[in-house]
Amino acid sequence: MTDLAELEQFLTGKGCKLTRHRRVILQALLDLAGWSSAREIHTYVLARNHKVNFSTIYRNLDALTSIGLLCRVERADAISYYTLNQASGHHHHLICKSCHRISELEFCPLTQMDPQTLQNFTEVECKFDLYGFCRDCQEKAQEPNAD
Amino acid sequence: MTDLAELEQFLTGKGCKLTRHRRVILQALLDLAGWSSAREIHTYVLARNHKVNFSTIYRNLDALTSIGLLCRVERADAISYYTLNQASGHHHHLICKSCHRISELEFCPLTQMDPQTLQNFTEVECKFDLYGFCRDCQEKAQEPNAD
DNA sequence: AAGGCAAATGCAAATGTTTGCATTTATCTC
DNA sequence: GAGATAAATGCAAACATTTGCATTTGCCTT
Ligand SMILES: [Mn+2]
Ligand SMILES: [Mn+2]
Ligand SMILES: [Zn+2]
Ligand SMILES: [Zn+2]
Repeated sequence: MTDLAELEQFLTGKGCKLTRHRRVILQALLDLAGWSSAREIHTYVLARNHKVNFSTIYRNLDALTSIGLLCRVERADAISYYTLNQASGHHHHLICKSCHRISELEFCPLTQMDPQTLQNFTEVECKFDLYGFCRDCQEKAQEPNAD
Repeated sequence: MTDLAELEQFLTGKGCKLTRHRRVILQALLDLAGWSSAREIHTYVLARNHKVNFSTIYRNLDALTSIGLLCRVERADAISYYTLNQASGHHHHLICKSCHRISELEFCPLTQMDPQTLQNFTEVECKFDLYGFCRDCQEKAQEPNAD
């Protein structure tokens, strides 16, 4: 989904109301491209002369993530970032602790687990992310003038 | 490690200073047994007539976790719980979304992954936890007077 | 025992995010 | 189009946790 009309249709198809705020938040995600924080989206929306409360941004990013329209990742600095969900299904992420670059991980540990280890838990959700230093940040660290 | 002297020795062995606050926090963890939140530990410590600042509790729980003395888990309601680390090595958890019961998971996804999927990231840390409904909470949900 | 130094602490303010509640809005039915 | 209804919103306060900075403390060396 790369155009606004398509996103809006998906939204209403999930029983969500199509508000002015939602439209401009979706447009922000399309225009900004890649990953954005709630603050970045809020700033962008305000710059477009749409007065929207910060909590509305958070509530909508949460709602859009719940219906699968967005993908949410928490960086090592504890700030959440969002992007339009390109992937088809459930997946996870590999996040750089230095530059915060985010890569997709096809792998999901839940599918590899022996059902017996789940101790009869139901509706099991998998929170899984890997944090490390990406190739670029390793090279930078080895240069003499690195910080 | 189930006694105070042993914990203190481990602490100093890691190059940490042995302060009055640290001693009483370790004693709280021993006495409370099982999992406790920062607030619960703070309350316990105050009840023992030790005036300790809340941020000191957090800083110490963090420090004790870093050196491997404590195990930290974030519940579904976003409150962190801590316990004296019984396990020998790195492991993960299975947490009930209703009663917040915490079980140990032997499984670590990082060991099951093809090194190629890590895209040359180094010092990779694995954040992995499963959230579901435990057996007791499923049964309660089926009773007529469940909430 | 005294002095020096890094680590630990108290305090207040800040962090990003969530929530309760009164009001507004989008959508459905007539 | 008017009215009903649930969802969405603005606002302020709250949440758990972290942080900056001045002060204190524990520990090492003399
Ligand atoms: Mn993704
Ligand atoms: Mn554990
Ligand atoms: Zn990087
Ligand atoms: Zn349970």
